[in-house]
Amino acid sequence: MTLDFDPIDEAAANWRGAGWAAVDAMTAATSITRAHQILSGRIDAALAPVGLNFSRFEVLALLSFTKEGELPLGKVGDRLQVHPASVTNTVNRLEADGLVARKPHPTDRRTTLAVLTRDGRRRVEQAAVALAEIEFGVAGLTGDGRRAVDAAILELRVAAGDFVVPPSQRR
Amino acid sequence: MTLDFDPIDEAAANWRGAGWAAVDAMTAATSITRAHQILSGRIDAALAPVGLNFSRFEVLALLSFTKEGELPLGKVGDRLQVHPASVTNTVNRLEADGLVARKPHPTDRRTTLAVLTRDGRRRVEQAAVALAEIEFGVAGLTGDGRRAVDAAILELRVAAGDFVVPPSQRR
DNA sequence: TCCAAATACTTTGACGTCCAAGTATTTGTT
DNA sequence: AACAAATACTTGGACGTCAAAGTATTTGGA
Repeated sequence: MTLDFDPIDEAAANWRGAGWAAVDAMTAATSITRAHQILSGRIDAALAPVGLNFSRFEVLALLSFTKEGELPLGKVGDRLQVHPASVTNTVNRLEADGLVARKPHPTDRRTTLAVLTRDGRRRVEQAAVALAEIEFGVAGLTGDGRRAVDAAILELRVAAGDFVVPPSQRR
Repeated sequence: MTLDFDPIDEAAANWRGAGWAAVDAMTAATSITRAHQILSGRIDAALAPVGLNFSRFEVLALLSFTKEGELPLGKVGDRLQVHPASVTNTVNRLEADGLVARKPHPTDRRTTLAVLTRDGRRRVEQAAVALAEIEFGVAGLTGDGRRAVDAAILELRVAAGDFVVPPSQRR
């Protein structure tokens, strides 16, 4: 069912024809949306044999980078920019799979820590290899394309207030 | 809770530190994922007052571009690259809202047509205005950035087999 | 002509995400 | 010290997506 025309191009032409505004913004948004579909499909397919999906992998990876392999759930959400409820859900699943354990915070009893288990650490290594093999789904994007995407999206993320750039350091 | 560092940069540094491969691919994939989060958040917020979400809007827009304002559900799925079950679900909702009607195909009884109603046509116009106002969520992306993103993602889409480029026409 | 295979859509179920509301605990003020 | 407000997480509900299986119909050979 592969199309013999570019659906985004087609859409742009239609929008122009209908006299609708912001056509170039529309194509950019649609491109990004479609790119995301492609990537997440490829990534989840690569992770499935390892028994993970991308969200769960991200949590494990984040934990694996910390000194103790543990982090409060709230921090996890902040770093990965996901809703607290999603963190709860993801960690539930990881816990059920024995890849992470919940542990009370030593001083703040409101807080729960997610701790990487031995299995979790092993699993995240496997997953990292699997993802590297498929180049995170961006096969088809050249080095230049990747840099262009990174740079352009950096503007978008800064404009969205993802983080504040300390005046000292700019790429 | 705005961070004072770029979480993607941070992640890249961590990956390098862990000796994991394909770091640049990872950052590209993460950038695109995050861009999609930002866009879809903004777009859905802009559409909510109009009573739509992006999927439903896309279906209405697609129908509005056809001569008769109607299309088989299967075609809708092909164009928008979504799963048949999602089309069914989306059209159910649009039908419940009176923006679309189902109609049997005149000659092929397997096929169902989605037909834009008067209300549907009015609604999609409102939505197009609302989306143009927020520039489809890509405010923060300059013209250059948009073109760069489009071009880079075009490679990705072609590589993913979204469509075949007839040798005659390349942008 | 007949029938297996393909096509078109729907249904069901597993997941995932977010929002809003609820519980527990800590913080900051008065 | 007391208590309202903030913080941290969980729960429940609304939606969305996809995969797999089911039903109906059409197509393409034998």
